[in-house]
Amino acid sequence: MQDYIKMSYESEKLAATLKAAREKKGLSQRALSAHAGVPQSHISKIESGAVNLTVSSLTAIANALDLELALVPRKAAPAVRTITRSVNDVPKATPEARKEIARLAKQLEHIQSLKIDSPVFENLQRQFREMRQFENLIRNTDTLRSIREALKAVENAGGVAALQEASKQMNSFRNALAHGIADEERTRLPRPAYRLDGDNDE
Amino acid sequence: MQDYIKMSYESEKLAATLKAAREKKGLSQRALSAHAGVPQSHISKIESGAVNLTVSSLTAIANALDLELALVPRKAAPAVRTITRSVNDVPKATPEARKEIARLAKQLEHIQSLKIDSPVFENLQRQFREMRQFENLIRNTDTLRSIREALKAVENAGGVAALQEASKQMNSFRNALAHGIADEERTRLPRPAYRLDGDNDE
DNA sequence: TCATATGATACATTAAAGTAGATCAAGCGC
DNA sequence: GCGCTTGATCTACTTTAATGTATCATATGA
Repeated sequence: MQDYIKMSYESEKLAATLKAAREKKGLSQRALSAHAGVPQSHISKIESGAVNLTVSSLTAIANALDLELALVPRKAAPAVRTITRSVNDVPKATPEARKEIARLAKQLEHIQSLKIDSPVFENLQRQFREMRQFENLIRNTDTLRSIREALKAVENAGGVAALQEASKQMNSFRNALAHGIADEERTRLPRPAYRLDGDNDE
Repeated sequence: MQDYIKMSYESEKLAATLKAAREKKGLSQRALSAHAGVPQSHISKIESGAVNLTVSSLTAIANALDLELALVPRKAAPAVRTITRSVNDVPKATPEARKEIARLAKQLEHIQSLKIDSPVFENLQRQFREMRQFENLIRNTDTLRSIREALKAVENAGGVAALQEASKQMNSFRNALAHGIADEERTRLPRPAYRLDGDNDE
């Protein structure tokens, strides 16, 4: 039942990179399959490191993920990693957070379709947008879930009262994140983090 | 009789990159084969773009050539190309210079096989290595030829005296090259680029 | 509860990558 | 001329990547 997963460190990293890139783009294996022209079943095998893929498969998938295959001199590899990181490390929210945010967005969309047109709702939407700037800092989705719960009442009985409750929670959540970022990042980033000029490392 | 060379632009570039890297390191396909654990016949096919190689082959060969396989985000690709170029574009020595250097290397190898074990010889080898750092600056191979001539005497009569003569020439040749580079690069490099002093007598 | 989308697996088939080994012509050193 | 190395090419064989199609369990949504 086990596959004979034989993977070098390299190919293991490769598989992880591809999977991460796909998830970052929010594509399912089937969606990627359609875009890259490679069967979903094969993508699954590739991501699990079960196959030693060919360059043609690799480039097909990589291109569909806006990645480029490169052979970089070892001496340049650290610099390349730094650059890649600097492009990639727009830190990403956790899957749970993203999922919960997606739900919330959907919920808000739904409410908008109800044409409530309250300034309270507009305020809530703005708070939501602002909160999303810090979505990568979310460690706990309880508050988001709570907000969504509160919003459910909008349709039933609550009305504007429910909106106000949600807005209040959203506001404090956003502020908590915003302060969090200031505190957490201040210690880590005394200076601009990346310097791409003058890369003399050795 | 023609192979059906089907190559995408990507794989074509890949093949060219591998071949260029191999030649740059002065390896024959067989030598690379030994290093990478891939048959010479297969390397030939790969370099001609006749196969759609697997990641395992690619990494085996790439690693033997001090290259690293990387998936870089499209957005970062131009920067990566620039860095790679800056590392790669150490200008190339002339064919004559490379040929003469190859001869010299062979000669030194031969002498080593004679188990002379003289500190003079060790010194000569180091000077040779250092000289090679500037091989791209060689415009004239007379001195190299002269050194090789001097070394021929080691086997016959000369012995250590011949080694010393060769070492002396090698030293001054290396320094000439190093100073040459200093002059040329001084405008580009704010600080002293190379310091080779502190060798033997001068 | 029912429907849907997900990723993982299964299976049979085909195409081709990879290996091992030998040979070949061209080029160069001796 | 002779020997050696080069890269290219061939043969025969084994392994496996890749495809196409289908199924499955599991979440999540309606």
